[in-house]
Amino acid sequence: MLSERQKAILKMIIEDYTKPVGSKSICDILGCSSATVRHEMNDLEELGLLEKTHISSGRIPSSKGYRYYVDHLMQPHDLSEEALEKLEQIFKSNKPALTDSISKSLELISELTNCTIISLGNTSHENFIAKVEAIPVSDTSVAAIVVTDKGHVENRTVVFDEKIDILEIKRTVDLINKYIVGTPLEEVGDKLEFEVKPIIKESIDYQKKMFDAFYEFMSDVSENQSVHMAGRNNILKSFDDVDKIKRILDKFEDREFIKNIKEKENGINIYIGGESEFDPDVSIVKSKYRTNGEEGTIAIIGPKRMQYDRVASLLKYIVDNLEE
Amino acid sequence: MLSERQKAILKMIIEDYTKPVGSKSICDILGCSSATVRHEMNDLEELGLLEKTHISSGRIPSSKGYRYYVDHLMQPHDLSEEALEKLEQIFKSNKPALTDSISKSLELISELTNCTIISLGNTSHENFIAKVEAIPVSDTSVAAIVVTDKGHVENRTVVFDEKIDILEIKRTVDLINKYIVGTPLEEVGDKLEFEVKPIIKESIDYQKKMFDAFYEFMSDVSENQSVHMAGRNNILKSFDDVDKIKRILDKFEDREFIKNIKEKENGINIYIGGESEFDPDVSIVKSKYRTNGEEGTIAIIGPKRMQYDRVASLLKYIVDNLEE
DNA sequence: TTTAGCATTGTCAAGTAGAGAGTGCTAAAA
DNA sequence: TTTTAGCACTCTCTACTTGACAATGCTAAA
Repeated sequence: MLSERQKAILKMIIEDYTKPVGSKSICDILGCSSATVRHEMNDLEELGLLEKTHISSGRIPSSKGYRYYVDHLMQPHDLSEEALEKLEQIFKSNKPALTDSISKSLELISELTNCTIISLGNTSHENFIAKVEAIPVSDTSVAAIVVTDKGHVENRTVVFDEKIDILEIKRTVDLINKYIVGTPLEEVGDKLEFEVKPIIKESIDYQKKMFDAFYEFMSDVSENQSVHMAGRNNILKSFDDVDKIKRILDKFEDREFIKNIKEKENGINIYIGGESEFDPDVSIVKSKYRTNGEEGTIAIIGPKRMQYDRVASLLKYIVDNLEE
Repeated sequence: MLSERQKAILKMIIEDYTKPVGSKSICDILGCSSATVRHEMNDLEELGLLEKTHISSGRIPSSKGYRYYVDHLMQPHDLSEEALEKLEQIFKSNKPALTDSISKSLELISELTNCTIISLGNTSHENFIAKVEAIPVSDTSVAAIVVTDKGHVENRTVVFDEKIDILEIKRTVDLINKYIVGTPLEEVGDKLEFEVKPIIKESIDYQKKMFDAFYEFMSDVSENQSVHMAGRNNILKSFDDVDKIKRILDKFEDREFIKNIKEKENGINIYIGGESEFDPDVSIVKSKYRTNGEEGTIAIIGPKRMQYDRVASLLKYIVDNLEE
């Protein structure tokens, strides 16, 4: 258990830290001598909460120190006037489309925090098929379109080996529509597999091929994850090692990696340094959100030395407003 | 007019240049003494084709030197076996969708050249409206969808102030469809303005509002420019000044700037350093392409010291294949 | 026109010195 | 027992120096 003074010292070091913090800079504020602070710092270091870069440097917080701070010391941080105003502008304007709110908020958070923001949205949640359509594009291809009742539209050009028959296409699409309009996106795969396929089976080979193409497309749609990113280049403000920057930027392009950002738990979750398997000097503050029509994760990615209190409060505000 | 030897020296310096090139490294190949080469280099420097980083350093090519090289010395560069193979894989496979070919080629060029590739595509070229559709999403909004005969699909959620009437929506959409199916994308604006609007004018106020919303959406679609980018992070391989990198990466995010990449002239065009108003150390090799269904520009962006011959040949190959 | 020789000029890497910041330890004071 | 003052010590950072090296320009001879 840390003493109140130890807590105060840890808090000050973390909130002040741009370069290593020495005992002198703290003792004035605490009203005791630098030697006393040095003692306390020594204790904190033995507990693994602080670190030194070399034997005679000031202290910097360790990952464990940040962890302690985030778990016990951090207090909600009031949003600045300016931030609040801009946020309200986004959310209070007359009912914007959801994706608009999201991308605008991301842009804003990235400016306010100098971090990179990634949002992963999954449309399948509470979306029902409103319509499927196919429009011939050439002799051998059609544009396939799926619309959900929440207004999400997905399309793909489906290419066939042989020449297509417009009437057959129409028949297949009508059939699919008949069975799956109103189906939740998550269940489309099953429904096509177990209810529509048996019917198709008895019809001609050609129609079956078409069905397969649509089936593949629809399955992709129901698994579809939209990715937004804002402030990608803010990483350059936080680090000055080009190699490190490159490594991190490359991860932003890596689909597999991005997918794994998806958050399981509820509420604000904070991953410090190595905890996020991202980079030892990078932290992630993320949260799940859930609206009718979409469910997803927003992740704020920045240097380990970030203003956790501010970032967390900001994210909470966004998620709360998104959810209503 | 440059002597053959001067040309040879300039060519060697440009094609060898990773760090400043000294006279000694060249004289062996040319079969004359280093002093002779120094004389020639001095002349080339007086012509403004070479530069020195300081008084006793080797020479590096100036922008003017690169210009001369590109205009007079450069020869088409055969593509490597490996590159050709991969390119053929992209283009010879059974009729992929155009956007697929483009994004795959971009990815490949960025790998082969270590440059950043941006493509600006404009769908409006030779695309005709195949269908317009509107699907109610909530009490006050509809998802509007436009499909062209070449398979491009665009959609937007249109939000109204008042509660919508599904039947009225349907009537408006039917009307729009009746008049503009088959219209080239470029002419949609005019057609709506001069042929459809007069009819609407006599109908109820409500329908007019709806028309306006669609009108705006359709105009946006016809001006729509798709942007693809690949190898964005390759910039980090070419420079090591974080500030410079940041400046360039920020430009990649700047919509206005990206739009201006659009190429007017035909064929391969090369902009060296400052010529591209991008950055004094950045060059751009770009070309227009034109297919049925889309017309656009592909730009290869890299350091001034790039392999112009290789990059230009590669781009030519891509554009030629895209156009057939 | 070309070459050899040489002084000159600048970069780069390694090493040195001094200032500064911060620590740990010890012994004295509260 | 806790806090403080004092001091030696350690390490970084910056500026400066030094020597090796690379390339140059110039001059005079081939």
